[in-house]
Amino acid sequence: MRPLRDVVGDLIWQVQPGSVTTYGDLARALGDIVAARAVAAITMDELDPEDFPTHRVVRKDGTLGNHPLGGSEKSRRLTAEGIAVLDDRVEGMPEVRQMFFRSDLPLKELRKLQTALGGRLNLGPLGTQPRTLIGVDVAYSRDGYAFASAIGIDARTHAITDTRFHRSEVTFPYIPTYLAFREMPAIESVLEGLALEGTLLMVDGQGILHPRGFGIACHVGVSLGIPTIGVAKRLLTGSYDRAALRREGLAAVLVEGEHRGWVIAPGGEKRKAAFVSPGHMVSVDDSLRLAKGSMGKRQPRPLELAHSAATSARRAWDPHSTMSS
DNA sequence: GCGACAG
DNA sequence: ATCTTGTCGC
Repeated sequence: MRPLRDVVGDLIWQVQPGSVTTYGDLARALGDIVAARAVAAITMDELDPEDFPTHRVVRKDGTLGNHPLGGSEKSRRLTAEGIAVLDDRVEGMPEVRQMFFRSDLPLKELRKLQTALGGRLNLGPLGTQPRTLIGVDVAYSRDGYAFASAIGIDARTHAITDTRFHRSEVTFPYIPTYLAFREMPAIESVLEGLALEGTLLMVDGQGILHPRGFGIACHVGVSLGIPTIGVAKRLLTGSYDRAALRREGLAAVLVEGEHRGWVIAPGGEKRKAAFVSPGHMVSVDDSLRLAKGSMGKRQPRPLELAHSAATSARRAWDPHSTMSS
C-alpha cells in the first residue's frame, strides 16, 4: 500500500488556492474520520510546507490548527490566497471549504482486510497448555524508528528464556482501530526465526475488544497462526459494570451485549486496570486464565518485561528523549 | 464544557 | 506512543 503521507500529500494538492479543507475532510477522504488527528500529525511533521499547501488545512470550526511554520505564517499564506482570516479563524467556512476529494479510500480497504481476516479467527478453547509465554511491545523514537522487543518466559517457572530486539523504520501513523498496521511489521520482525510451537503470545493492545472484532492481537495471531491474547491498559470498545470491578477486581467486558473480554484491576483500582481479550486460538475464558497466570503489577510479566526492554532500547538509541522511567 | 479513540 | 511540568504519596 502507498504510504499514507503520500496519499495525504496528493489530497492536499487537490485543494485549490482560495479554498480550504479540514483535517476531518481529509481523514474521510482516506476512508475514516478517526484519522483526523493522524492527518494533523502528518501535515505537521511529514509534509514540507514549501512542497505541499498544508496551510489550506484547518479545523472544522474555522480555527487554523497547527502549521510547521507557525500560526501567523499559516494565516499570511491563506490571506495571500484570498481567504479572510480574522482572529486566527477562517471566515465564511461553508463556502470556502472543499469537502470532497478524488480518493481510493485506503483505510476502507484496511477495514475490509480486518473483517476478512476476522473470518479466520479461532476462538478456542485452547488445546495444549503453552510451555512458553512471550510478550511483545514496541517503543518509538522521535526520529521515526520502532523498537520492538520480545521476552519469553517459561510458563511454569516464569524464568526468562528469550530476549530479542529489532529496530525498524515506522511506516504507518497511529490511527485508533488501525494499530496493527503500525506495529505488526515490527512485531513480526522481532519474532522472526523464533520457534513458536507451544507458545502463547501476549500483545500490548486489544484482541476481539475492537469495533470490527479484530484488534492487533487477533491480527498477529491469524498472521502467524499461533495462540495470542490482547492485554491493553485502556478500553477501545465495550462497556463493563464499574461497581462489579470495584467489588471483585474483575468484570466482564461486553460489546453489543456480547461477552468479549475482561477488565482486571488489583483492589478494583481503575487506574491499574488491564483489559484482556482473546486474540486467536483461545477462548474468552482462556484469555483471562492465561493473563492471570503470570500477572505482574498491571499486566502479565512478559508484557511488563517487553515494555521496559523496548523503552530501554529506544533510550539507548535516543538518549535525549527521556530522562527517567 | 463535553466526550474521549488500543499504542 | 512521546514530551513535559506540576502534584501527591510513601
